[in-house]
Amino acid sequence: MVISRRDHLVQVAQDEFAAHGFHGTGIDGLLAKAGVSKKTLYAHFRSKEELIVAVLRGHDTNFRDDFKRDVEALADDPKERLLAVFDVASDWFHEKSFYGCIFINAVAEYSEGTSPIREACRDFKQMMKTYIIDLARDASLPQPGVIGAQLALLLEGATVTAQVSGDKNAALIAKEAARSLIASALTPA
Amino acid sequence: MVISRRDHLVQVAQDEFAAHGFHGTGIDGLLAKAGVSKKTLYAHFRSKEELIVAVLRGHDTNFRDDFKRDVEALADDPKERLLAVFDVASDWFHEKSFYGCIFINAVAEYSEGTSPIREACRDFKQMMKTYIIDLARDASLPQPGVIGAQLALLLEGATVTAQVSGDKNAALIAKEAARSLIASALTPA
DNA sequence: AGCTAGGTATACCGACCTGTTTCCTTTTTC
DNA sequence: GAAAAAGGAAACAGGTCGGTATACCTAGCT
Repeated sequence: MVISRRDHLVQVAQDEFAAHGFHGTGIDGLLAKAGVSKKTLYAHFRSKEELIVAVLRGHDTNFRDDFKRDVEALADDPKERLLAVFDVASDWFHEKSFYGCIFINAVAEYSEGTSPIREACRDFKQMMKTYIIDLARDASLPQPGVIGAQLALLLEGATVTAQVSGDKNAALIAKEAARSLIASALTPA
Repeated sequence: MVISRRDHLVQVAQDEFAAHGFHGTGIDGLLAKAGVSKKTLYAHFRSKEELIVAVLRGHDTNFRDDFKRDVEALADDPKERLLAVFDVASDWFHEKSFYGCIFINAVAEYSEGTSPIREACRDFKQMMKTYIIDLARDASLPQPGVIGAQLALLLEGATVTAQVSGDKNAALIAKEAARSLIASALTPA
């Protein structure tokens, strides 16, 4: 199947935005890399911001689908799946073109709280947090909302640490912390 | 005491960079806000990048000093200081002009691994991690390097969550997770 | 008074920015 | 095979970018 010019453009834009930032990526250079003309871009998107939002929305669904698939492929038991989250993250950190979480990066450049860009970022983080809480519930952990939120924080922290400090091992540190937290949750205080 | 034009410029630059990003902040607008001429800027810094590095290096020392002072003011007991870290972070998140960690934001825009900007960011994260590990050692926790790294991940995660999701409560979620992790570390497995 | 260091203000430079338009070619569709 | 839709290439517009250079203006020192 041949992907549409639009999808191709969004894909290339995602790579460029991830590698050089949003302000740092110019339309001209982006189009040259994609082999697509300006006319085509502005036929599909009204502005650069609209392209950015399309990139983020597309990445949201792609990342979610891949992430869940990988987690489910790694473990069947719900509690193990909760830990597998960090193994999948570890693989992600080790990808040769890992530039951190594109949503975090987007918020860094677009701090205005009301923009569609910020909304897309909030939605993604909400989705991931909900996913982890759902896993915690499947694992029959008490207070899945609490432990899920804690594990989500660990995942966020590992992601930025892998990016900023270049510490690819952060995922496994987080995994051991997650193991402790899960064990604590199962132990009556 | 009257602060120098240079320090004033760096201070204003820090605010502008935090609020609008690095690429998003133009030299002209920045100078207008600071009430300083271009000649003065380029008498002190050779380029915008050099100004950015000065901002980051300055923020590194200021943030560290303030953070440690606040932590030490909140608690005397080493173990409580480890938890107080998250209370200080909570106050930080609630500041009216909270734009997340400027070092994370900088890395989002400057991904090239060799730039002085990236170095400044890595140095800051290393310093904070070391500080937390030192607190864990002071608290006589076994394997302070391990638990310290875990708590550092929680702090990072809370910071980005407060920024991206606007969840100012993230610090307290992290604090409870930290409490569990510390308790686990003190309980023989 | 007069010199100097440091400052402001402003014009200017070339490059790049997002976005529009024009002209021409390719591809699809009937 | 002709009409129509879509796309490529490139010029263009108006602004802004980082950075330089020039002219004028003080404050402080001697």
